[in-house]
Amino acid sequence: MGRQPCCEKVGLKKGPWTAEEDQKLVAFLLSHGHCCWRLVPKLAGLLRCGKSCRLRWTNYLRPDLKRGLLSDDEEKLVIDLHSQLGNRWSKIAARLPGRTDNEIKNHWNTHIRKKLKKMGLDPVTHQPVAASRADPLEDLQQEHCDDKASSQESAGSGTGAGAEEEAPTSAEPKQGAACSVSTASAVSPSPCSSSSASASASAATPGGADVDWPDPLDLFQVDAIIDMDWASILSGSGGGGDIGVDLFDQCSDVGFDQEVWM
DNA sequence: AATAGGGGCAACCGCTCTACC
DNA sequence: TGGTAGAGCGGTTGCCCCTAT
Repeated sequence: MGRQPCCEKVGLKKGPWTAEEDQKLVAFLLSHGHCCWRLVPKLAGLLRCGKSCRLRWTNYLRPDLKRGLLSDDEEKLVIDLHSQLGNRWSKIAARLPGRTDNEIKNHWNTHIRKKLKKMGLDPVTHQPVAASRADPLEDLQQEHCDDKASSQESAGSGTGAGAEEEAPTSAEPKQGAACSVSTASAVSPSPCSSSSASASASAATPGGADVDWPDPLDLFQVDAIIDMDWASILSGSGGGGDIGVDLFDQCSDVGFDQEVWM
């Protein structure tokens, strides 16, 4: 008995988000928060699945996101946590403020795994690999097996195999946290560096053109929020400090709790 | 200058977990 | 207690950009 789809898929848009969609979603979430994700797209006037909205917000639009490459310290922490937790990306992300599980997962798969292999470490077990293989073909086969093994491992671990001890952190916001504006357990500010902002722009606008936001919102400029250097703003060192304060004030005006951003 | 290939990242899919009735 | 719905998580896919030829 299959489950009902999370939402009506018919007529829903898929693929990259446009600047306009981003604007609608951010505007809606900032002014209303979300009661349940399923309703968000309807209320925000989006032809998207609620799940898609949640993902977009969590992985991309949340203003407390740090963008850009992981620092050395963060990378070390990820490796360390991965050795303890395995592919529990959300738990790992919970220890890295401003980072998302998706981001960490991608970084792991594209950078850290290679790095560890170069260092002669097995990215799955974090143990030194036997340096006995000289056949590159065998290496490739092994790599393929590694991938399979790691997915199997994680699939297995999902069902309880392996270290299932709960990461002692994380006010993991489960459902009880609904109706807050952001349930992110990540607590630190920062966000889109200009480079990521342009990356986002290209993601959002398939042509790669600069984001050209439509009319500003009544309350505030959403693009300003997204592109803002939150780290600087919140540390008081950035050029946009006043704007940040303004925005926070305006957020408060609409009942938005600054705490969840900090 | 044009093209092919690879890498990186955003987004989707499908499954599991949890809360509620 | 079992069923259902919603949310979250991890794996995978596909597209875009960059680099090498």
